[in-house]
Amino acid sequence: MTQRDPAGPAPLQRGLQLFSAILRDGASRVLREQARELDIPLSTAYRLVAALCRDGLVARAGRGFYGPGLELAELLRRVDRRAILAAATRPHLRRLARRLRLTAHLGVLEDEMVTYLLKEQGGGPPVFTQVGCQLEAYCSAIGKVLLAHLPAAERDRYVGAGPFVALTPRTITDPTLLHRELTAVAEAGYAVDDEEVTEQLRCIAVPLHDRRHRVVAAISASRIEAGGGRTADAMVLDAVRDCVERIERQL
Amino acid sequence: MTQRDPAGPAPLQRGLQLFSAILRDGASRVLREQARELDIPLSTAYRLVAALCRDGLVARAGRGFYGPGLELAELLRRVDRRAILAAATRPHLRRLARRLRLTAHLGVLEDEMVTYLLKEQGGGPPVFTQVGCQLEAYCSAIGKVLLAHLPAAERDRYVGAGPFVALTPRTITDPTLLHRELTAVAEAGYAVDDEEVTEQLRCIAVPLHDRRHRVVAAISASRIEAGGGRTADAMVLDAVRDCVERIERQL
DNA sequence: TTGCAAATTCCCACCCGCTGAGAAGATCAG
DNA sequence: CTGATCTTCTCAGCGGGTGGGAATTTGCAA
Repeated sequence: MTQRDPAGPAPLQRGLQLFSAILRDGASRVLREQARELDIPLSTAYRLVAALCRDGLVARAGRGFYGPGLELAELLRRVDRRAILAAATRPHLRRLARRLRLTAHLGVLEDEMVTYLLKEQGGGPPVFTQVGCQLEAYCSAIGKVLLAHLPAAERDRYVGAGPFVALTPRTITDPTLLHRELTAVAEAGYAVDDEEVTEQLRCIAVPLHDRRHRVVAAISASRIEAGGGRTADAMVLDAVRDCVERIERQL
Repeated sequence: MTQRDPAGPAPLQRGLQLFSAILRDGASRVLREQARELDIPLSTAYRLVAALCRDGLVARAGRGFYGPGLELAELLRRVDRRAILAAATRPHLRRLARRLRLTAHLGVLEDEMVTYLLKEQGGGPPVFTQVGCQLEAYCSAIGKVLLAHLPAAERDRYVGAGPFVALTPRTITDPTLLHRELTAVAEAGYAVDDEEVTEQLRCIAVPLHDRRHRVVAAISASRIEAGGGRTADAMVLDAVRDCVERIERQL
């Protein structure tokens, strides 16, 4: 359980640990305890905290208490979850799209709709989606993946709410079938949209997890083609999964 | 211009500098440039970034580009500006209130109203305010300080908008007089509310600046007493200013 | 006001581990 | 494929971080 070598410089390492602990506990614990928990000698902990304070990332909040600093709030105004996800994903998604010569998307669930955060065209016929646009969740591959990993209560509420409009003859509109589909998706770890949104559009989506293994987004690969591409599915799925794995490894 | 001694461990120091730079530039610049700017050898910069990535505070956003990490967003969901301000200020405000045996407040401007973030009673008759409550800005000491330091355009709009209701005979309700008052407050660096909100309530407020010298809040000391306390003003003002100075020194 | 307990700073010699130039390796764009 | 650039690795030397404990300061309560 000891820190392995690839941990970086010790002072930075421990300083960041302390930083995280302070943000996590939100000035509700005394420094001494946090230091003990992290195996940092008190004397050293104070030295580290002093450095953090100096940069305004941390601020004293009473005797022994430290909390997030004002400067940090300043820095974080321009940081939002979506931007982070998009930034970390873009290069990988681009590579995926190019390698497979198709279109790849990154999407999240917002207000029960799928919002597309990224779109990378790597070849093939153009797809109609646009970055920032929203699509119904129940019929798109990304949407189904995200719905499938929702907490059961939320997912059931969505399925029970409807109505589900048929965009093509293949769109799943029956709540019972949709529920079954989502269960299968959760089980399989990926979702397929086989011309359920638009004729000739076939997508495969895989969930993207954060460090705590929560599903925060999904990535899809879309091809426009007259049926029969079934054989290529396995390969595409592997490629997408590989891509997701790389992204997750970087957060 | 070299780092003085009280800067803390070098690796932490430089790591945090890099961290700040990465958050500030939002993945729009290559690491190499940021490193050069901070006088950090490239080789070392990569080592530091690796450590930051390991904790999820930073994430790779493409060849040479780094941006904020997901874990950071997670940590920062529970951080907001008001909480930070309040946390950093509370102990100082309490001490001020006790020392002066009166009531002290921390307030910010929100929607052209003053919102009280903290209230510390150190003695004397109770004051009617409550934490979280909002008060008109034009008549309270904190409000006048905050208005006085608004960008000219915003301040003029406020003054021109009105109407200003008289809460006591001493409330300033004439736009021209209010404008003059605010100018004087900006000049003097403090504001006085002499029974303009409630009879017998006399407050002195001083602005609180962040590191970039922007006014982000104000602190006031309130006394309830029949006039004549004029002589004590200087002492109270000094104490409040001293308190503000201590707070600002910690951010 | 005084006193106490806890927080915070200070000290310093030892020695660990960080440094950083450069080379080697990985990756990407065209 | 190839060049350009990012990224990782290596390594020996020495600068500076470490941390136990003492000294000092601080805040609170009686």
